Amino acid sequence: MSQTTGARQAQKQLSRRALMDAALRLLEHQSFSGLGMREVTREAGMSPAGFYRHFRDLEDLGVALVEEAVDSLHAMIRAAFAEQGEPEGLIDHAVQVIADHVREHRVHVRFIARERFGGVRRVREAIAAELERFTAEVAEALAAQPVSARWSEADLRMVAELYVDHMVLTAAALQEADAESEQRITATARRQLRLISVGRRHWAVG
Amino acid sequence: MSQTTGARQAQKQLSRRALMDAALRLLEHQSFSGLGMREVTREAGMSPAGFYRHFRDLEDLGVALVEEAVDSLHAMIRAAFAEQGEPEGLIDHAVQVIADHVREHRVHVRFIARERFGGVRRVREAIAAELERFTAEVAEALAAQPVSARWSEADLRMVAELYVDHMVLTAAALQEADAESEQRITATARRQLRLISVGRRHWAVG
DNA sequence: GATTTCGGCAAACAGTTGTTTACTCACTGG
DNA sequence: CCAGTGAGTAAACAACTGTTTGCCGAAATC
Repeated sequence: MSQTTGARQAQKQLSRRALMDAALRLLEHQSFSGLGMREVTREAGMSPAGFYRHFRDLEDLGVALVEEAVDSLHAMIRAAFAEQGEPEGLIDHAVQVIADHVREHRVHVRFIARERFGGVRRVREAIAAELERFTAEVAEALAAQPVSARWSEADLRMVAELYVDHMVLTAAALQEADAESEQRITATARRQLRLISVGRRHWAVG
Repeated sequence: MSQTTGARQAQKQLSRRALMDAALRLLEHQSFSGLGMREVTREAGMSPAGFYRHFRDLEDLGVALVEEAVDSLHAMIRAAFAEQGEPEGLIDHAVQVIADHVREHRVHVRFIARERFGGVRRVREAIAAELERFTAEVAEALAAQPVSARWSEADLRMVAELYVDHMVLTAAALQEADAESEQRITATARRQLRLISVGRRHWAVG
């Protein structure tokens, strides 16, 4: 870390946070490609020129948001896989972890869901790259499970992609749902995961 | 249809098309919430004020685009389910239909993928409503298949949602892929559908 | 304690935004 | 053939956009 000294750097990063939080707040009601940088600085209580002390562009800020959002996602997936046990319990646990995560990081989840196929190239590619790392991690975890002991690498990846897509989609659905829809969504997600699980058990490996 | 007379109405709808096409062209590189209406009229070669002869606001145009895009999707799914035969062939056929559809309606597919979780409420809700109709249609088609003869309504819907989500996601991936990635994506999609198919065959109904 | 560094601000810049106004003028219905 | 309808226009509007400039003052360095 290239810290010059304490108080200066600390205040700077506080302002940086203020900008990112302001952007996240604004992104609840619009997409990233519709965001203005005067809008962001205004929301953050900062003058327009101040923005350039922290980011070259708005896109720069977007990429920073992606990294932050996916960091918390990574922490989540590790938690979901940590708890080992019978497969059935693992599914319930994973869905619960997702629901908790969405409740705690709603704005981040919304951002990822919204911009995954959004209109800003650099942001979209940043998300794709992070989800790729993510998928690789899941594939590795799957390889360790007895169910998929003798599976080919390609098939492991295929299932990993299915899981990651399903997780992101479930998170996206939860993020814009009220309390009562949440029940319905998680219940469906559990059954879908169970269906996939059944498919895995009877997959003709080779 | 409330046609007053020929040439007048015909020219009007031509201009309307020009506006919608201009919007679709612009939406390749940005999201809907970042679209400007002067931008659209400029691209369409029309004066800004002329826009109001066709739409109350940009959101109106967005909803019109959703309906148009989903209409072509509906035609596609019917084609995919029309060809009956052994299940394996049905999967290959369905994926092929999707790939063809994306190649022919790239801009529409991009629009739906991008705005499904996008920043404009009315558009997002319009897409959700159409995909809901869509899911219901798939659930009905599934009920007719021997594999899911004695399944509950809830389980049929659960699988239908899985299929629709998977289809939209596959289409979204194809839409931004080059020719060589297309092979990889369709191959993965086929295997994933096959896995789900295996799951359905061994599902403990009840 | 003097000097440099640098985060943040106010002001100004040329362009752009959505919307309204009054206007043309080809097509329409009688 | 003639009055009326209505799609499209040009011009003007205040408000807003991203970016640059010079400056201030507090923190950091010596």
